[in-house]
Amino acid sequence: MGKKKKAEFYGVKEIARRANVSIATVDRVIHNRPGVAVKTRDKINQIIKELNYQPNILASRLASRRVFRFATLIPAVSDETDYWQAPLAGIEQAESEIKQYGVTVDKYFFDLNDKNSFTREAQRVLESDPDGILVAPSFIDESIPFVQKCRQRNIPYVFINSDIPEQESLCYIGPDLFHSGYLGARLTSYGTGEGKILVVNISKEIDNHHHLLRKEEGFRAWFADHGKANEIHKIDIRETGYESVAAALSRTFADHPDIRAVFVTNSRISTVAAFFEKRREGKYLDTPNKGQHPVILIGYDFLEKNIEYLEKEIIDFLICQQPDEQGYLGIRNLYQSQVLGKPVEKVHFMPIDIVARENYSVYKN
Amino acid sequence: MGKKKKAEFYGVKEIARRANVSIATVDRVIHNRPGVAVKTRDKINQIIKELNYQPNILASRLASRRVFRFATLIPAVSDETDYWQAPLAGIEQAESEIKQYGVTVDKYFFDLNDKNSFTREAQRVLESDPDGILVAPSFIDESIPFVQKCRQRNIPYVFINSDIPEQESLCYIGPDLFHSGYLGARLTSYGTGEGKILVVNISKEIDNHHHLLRKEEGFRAWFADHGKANEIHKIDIRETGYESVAAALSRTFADHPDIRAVFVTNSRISTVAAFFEKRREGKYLDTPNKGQHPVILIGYDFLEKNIEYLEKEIIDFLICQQPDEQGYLGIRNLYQSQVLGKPVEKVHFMPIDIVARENYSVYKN
DNA sequence: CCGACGTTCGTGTACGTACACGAAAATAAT
DNA sequence: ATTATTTTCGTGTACGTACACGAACGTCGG
Repeated sequence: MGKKKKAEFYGVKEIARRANVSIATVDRVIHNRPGVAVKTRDKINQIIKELNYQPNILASRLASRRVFRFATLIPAVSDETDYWQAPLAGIEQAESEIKQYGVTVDKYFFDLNDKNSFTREAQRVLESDPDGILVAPSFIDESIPFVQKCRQRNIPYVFINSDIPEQESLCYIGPDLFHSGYLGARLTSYGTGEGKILVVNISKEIDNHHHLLRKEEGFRAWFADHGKANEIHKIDIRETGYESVAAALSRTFADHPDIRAVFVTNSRISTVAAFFEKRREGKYLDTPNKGQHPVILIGYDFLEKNIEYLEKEIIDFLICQQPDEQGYLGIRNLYQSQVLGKPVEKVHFMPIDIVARENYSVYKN
Repeated sequence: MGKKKKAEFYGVKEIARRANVSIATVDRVIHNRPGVAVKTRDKINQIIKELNYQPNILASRLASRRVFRFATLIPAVSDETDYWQAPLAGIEQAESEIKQYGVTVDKYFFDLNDKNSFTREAQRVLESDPDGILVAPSFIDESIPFVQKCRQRNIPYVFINSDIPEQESLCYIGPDLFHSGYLGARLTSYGTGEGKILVVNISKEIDNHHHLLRKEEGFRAWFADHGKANEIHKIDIRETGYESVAAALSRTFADHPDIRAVFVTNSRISTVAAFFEKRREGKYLDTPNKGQHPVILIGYDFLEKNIEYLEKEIIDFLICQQPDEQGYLGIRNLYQSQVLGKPVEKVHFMPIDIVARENYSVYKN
């Protein structure tokens, strides 16, 4: 096969030749700049279409001195919010990949326990006048005025992790909470059969409680859709410390010793797991079903603390939605859209992964 | 924050200035080309290190007329081997991303039912003298002489899907078969409890039977590791048509009507599912446990045929290892290594995903 | 001492696109 | 008709790197 298969690429030069104009004119057409007669413009556009012209990004980015600056506004990582480590890693991964194409990413962080910090940092983001923003709109009320200002200034923004549908972002990248709860229910039912089930919401006042509720909805919907009549109890714990969680669980199990599975609607499952670990060791003697068949424990997020209990066979499954990929895709989409001028998907739901102790080691978070 | 944060990048020009030489000399040093005095070379290398010089890939690829040609050698897609559609899609995805950087990918296919076709196509690949090869070494005996020739000619190659560890490839990207079987066992046990289990291998003579065995090993290992004494039966079906599969299953269920779960070691699970569907509709009246509690069905691969049965609630779980990502990463790694000159991971095991009817719609294959 | 040859290095052009600048043509104003 | 103004377009240079070509210098044999 001596086929050279010389993949012929046509550039502005060829377009200019065919249109009997200079490459500068072609360039003007390509970039929608003024100063070209309508007739000429049409002719050139025609030729561009005919040749299926694909600009050489290498040359384009090289010649353009323009530097794109993106900004990210996400929760700071803390003990309470390990979760955000992953999106940050994804953002940094994307940054390292496109840095060489003249893109910088400035990162701003807010405190999930402090709405004011969001507003403050959002202000700083605006002042830096970036070419695009990646934001986790955890505080809806505070996010709306922020993105309105962005729209005024024509700064595109993408949402990750939480969506605010009416706020026409460039795109949304995040989990499908309802279906993740739905899947959680399936896993729970699959292992429990007819047994009693406990749903646990652990969140502070300030937390995005809506997230948890949406998962719970999905969870309950599954049982309804499948005509299962499992007894589903639920407790809301508004104090995230171990003691308070243990106390609540202890009380609940005293009332319902026959609970067979626990579904925790967020990553705080490790606290619940700690309770069960102690229990396994003989603590909480007042909880009657100590020593019985172990309780199935299912929750959320690939965090070190959670993996630990996965290994110890206390947590059974973790549901994850690739938080790092969320950050990665967010930046990539900004790049796609702003630098390359290509369209992006409006809504991108992340896959809903099931992590067990048998596969967590190859899970790419 | 008026910080301009002007990320200062130094280029060959600056290096040349500092070394009191021309950029051509710097270029020679960077590319390890001869014709530079040792003293000059050392000096320039020193400066390169000091400045932490990062070549501008845009300019580099633009200026270099060099075109990289990669070749892929994977099984052709057929009804029997839908699986390979996904890696091919991944390859094409990667190709479209790096095409603009002067990389072409020529695809060669062999017939999984014909070892000779592998040898023939491998020969064609060699004749095309590519700059790198992505190969699925399905036929080990035929692959070894092939990659030996590659090494002779200094053509790097990466393995996907199957590894041949001693053949020092650039890297391996593929599934961890053992652990996928291990996970399958967990899922099976989780839903079955103590029940009887059936392992089904469906493969033609020529198939890579080793793959299936490895999964089965993992499957059995899990039960051993966890001290479970489930009765595990096994059937080998060497004729892949529906009739033959149905006959074998029918016979097995006649002997063991109390089998509670079936684990199929590859994507032919749809054939097994078809059997259960018919059975549900009242066929195979000779199989005693018709109408009883449905049998749990777990197998492999995100194929349309399989998804269909997932939806119909006949298949319970599919284990997938992102075959498209395997193709994608394979090409990306060739690019990383050959074009960018960056090192790549030697072994990359794909995540082991669990696909159920509750999450398949957001699964990215 | 001269030419042949090897070593070491610099000059110059090219890659495909972006854009500043100014020229030419068309139109309007005088 | 002439000048002023606007519209339309071309020329030329730059981006950072790759590489062909040849210049300058030294070495060596005769």
